Amino acid sequence: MTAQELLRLNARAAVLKAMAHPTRLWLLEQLQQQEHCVCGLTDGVNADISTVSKHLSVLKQAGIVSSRRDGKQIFYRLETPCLLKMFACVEAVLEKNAKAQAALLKPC
Amino acid sequence: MTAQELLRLNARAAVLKAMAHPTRLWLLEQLQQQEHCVCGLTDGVNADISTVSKHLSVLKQAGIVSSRRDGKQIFYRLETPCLLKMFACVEAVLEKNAKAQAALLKPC
DNA sequence: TTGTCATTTGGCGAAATAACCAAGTGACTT
DNA sequence: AAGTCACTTGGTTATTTCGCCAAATGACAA
Repeated sequence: MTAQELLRLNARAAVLKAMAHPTRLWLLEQLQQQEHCVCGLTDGVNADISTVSKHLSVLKQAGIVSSRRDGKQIFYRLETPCLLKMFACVEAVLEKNAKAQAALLKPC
Repeated sequence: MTAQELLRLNARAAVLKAMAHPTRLWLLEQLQQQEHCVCGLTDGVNADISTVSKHLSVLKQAGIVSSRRDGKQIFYRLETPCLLKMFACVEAVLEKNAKAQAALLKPC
């Protein structure tokens, strides 16, 4: 792996890493249809608002979402909606895993 | 977020998490065309063979790759090649980020 | 300007991740 | 059966991540 490759793969890994958390995936799903303020998002998550804010800033840092202020509130929106479409294949992995599980259980 | 949703999102996050490391992305790219033994993969990575073995086991645990023994060697192969196609959109994020960077630098 | 609401930031402890080395396992060779 | 090769596993240490609480910030309201 060359230094240049490492740079490229690091950048990719950073995007995946930013998404690789259940709360952040949930936030992204909420943002899929429309923008939301932090308070609106916090209601659905079982976590402190500061925790949600930090998750959002992770997503923002990665360039996946952006934010705008409107009065006291800050609205977040999805910058690259196609990211959520890639789950078709993630689901394929999960289905395969589920089948493998089932196969292991069958003989018992 | 319901308990059931959490379960689903945890499963998705686990797949992303398994991929979210530069070395593991590199390994996946190597496996894209054909299977490889651990030794073959280790040559290209600047890391101990035990480190590479552990990375491969992370990918295997997630159901992304599988392995088979052939004599002394163990060959790994990609189980779900479509995973690598989803980078089209990851790249879209990265390009956007690069443009944003450029825009920030311009006024200086 | 004082207060309040919405959000971010800093700091802390607990838990997870990552890398190396060393020791263990499994299969072929002699 | 003893040795060697290919790989995995266990142990240690350093770093990162995660969640909460408390304190700081920014914008509007009184």
